[in-house]
Amino acid sequence: MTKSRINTSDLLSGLELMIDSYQGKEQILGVNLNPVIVRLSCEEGCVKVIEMARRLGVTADTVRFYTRIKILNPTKSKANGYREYSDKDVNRLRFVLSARQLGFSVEDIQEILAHADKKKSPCPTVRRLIDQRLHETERQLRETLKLRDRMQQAVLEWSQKPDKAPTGHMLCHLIEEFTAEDRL
Amino acid sequence: MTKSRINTSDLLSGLELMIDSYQGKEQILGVNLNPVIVRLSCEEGCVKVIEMARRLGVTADTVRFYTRIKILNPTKSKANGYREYSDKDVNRLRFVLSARQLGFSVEDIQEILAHADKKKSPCPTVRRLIDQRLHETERQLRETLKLRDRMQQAVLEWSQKPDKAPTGHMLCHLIEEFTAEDRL
DNA sequence: CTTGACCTGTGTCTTGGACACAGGTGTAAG
DNA sequence: CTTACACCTGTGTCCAAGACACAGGTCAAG
Repeated sequence: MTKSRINTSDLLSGLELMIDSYQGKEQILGVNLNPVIVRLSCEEGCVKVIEMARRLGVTADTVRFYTRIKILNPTKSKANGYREYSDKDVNRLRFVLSARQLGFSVEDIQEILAHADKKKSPCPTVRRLIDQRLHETERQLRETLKLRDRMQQAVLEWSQKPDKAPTGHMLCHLIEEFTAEDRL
Repeated sequence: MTKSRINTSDLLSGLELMIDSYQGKEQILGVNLNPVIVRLSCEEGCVKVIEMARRLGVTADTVRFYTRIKILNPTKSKANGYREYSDKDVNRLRFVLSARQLGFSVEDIQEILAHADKKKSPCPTVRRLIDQRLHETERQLRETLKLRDRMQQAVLEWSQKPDKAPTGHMLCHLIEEFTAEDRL
C-alpha cells in the first residue's frame, strides 16, 4: 500500500471507486457514466483479481481462493489468460462475504449457491443451515465463556502465589494446584 | 466400548482403576498393593497406549499425538517395540491436559515443559502466556458474541419474510436484504 | 490355527484462506 | 530496446489439535 508515485492504474482505480459510489445517480449528475466505465475496463466489464479484491475490501488471495473452489467462475481472457470477473461475479462475491458474516461455512454457501444457480429458492436451505450454525455458535460461546472464566480465575489465584521450581512430582504448581482444587 | 464378554485385560484394567483410587491408603487397608500393581503390569510400571488413554479419559490417538510430537517420551519395549509409559508420563499427560483446559496451546505447553525439564521454574512463562491467551480468548468471545447476535437478529427478521426465488441481481433476498439494512 | 484386540509408524484430512514459488504479461521510464 | 516493476497464472504447502486410515506386527483365548 506504499505508493511512491502515482501511476495510471491507481488513477483509474480511484476513478472507478468514485464511479462506483455514484452508480444509479447518473440522472442526478446529468451524465451517463457508462461510456467512461467501459473505456476504463480492459475489454468488457472486465475486473481483474486485485480490482475485485479492492472493491470488496478483501485480499487478492481470498478472491483467488473462491475462484479455485469454483464459487467464482470468471471467464478467461483469450489474449493473456487473465481472469475476467463480471459485475455478476462482484455481486456474487459480495453475497459470499455477507453469508460468511452470518456464520455460514464455505460449504454452506456452495450449497446455497447451487440452489440459486438452478433458479430454485435457496431460502429453505438458508433457514435450515442458520439454525444449525446458530446452535453451534451458541455452544461455542458457552465454551469460550467457561474457558475465559477459568483463565480469569487462574490469573486471580496465581497473583497470590509465588514462583516455584519444579519438583519430582510437580511440574508447575500453579497449573497443577489450580486444576486440583478446581476439580473437587 | 461394547463388551460382549469379559476378558483378562478388562479385569486387570478394572483392578488397576480400583487400585488407582486407593493409592496412598494402603496403610488404611492394611495391605501393600505395590506387589499387585507390579504383577499386573507387563514389566515395570509399564502402561500401554490404551491404558494411558483410559486413565486420563482421552483417546488413544491423543496419547499417540503427544508422543509423536515428543511431549511424551515413553521407553520402548525391547521385546515387541511397544511404548511403555511410566507413572511420570501419566503425570505429565495429566499436566498437559490441565494446561489445555486453561487455554494454553500445545506449543505453549512445549515451552513450559522445556523449562520444567531443565529444573527451572516455568511460572514466569506460564504467567506471561496466560495473559496473552486470555486476551485472545476475550477477543474471540467478543467476536463470537457479535456473530451470535447477528445470527439471532437474522433468524428473527427472516421469520417475517417469505421464501423467494433468486432474481438476476438477487441470489437470496434474506441474506442480501439483511446485510444491506445491517450496514447502513 | 484362527480370531480379534491391540500395537507400531506414517500419511492424510479437517477450515478458510495466507504465503511461496516459478514463470508469463503489461506498461512506464531510461 | 531494455529494464524494472507491478501484476497475473497455477500449483503446492502451511496453520491447530488431533481424528482417521492403512499396512503390517504381537499377543492371548478358544
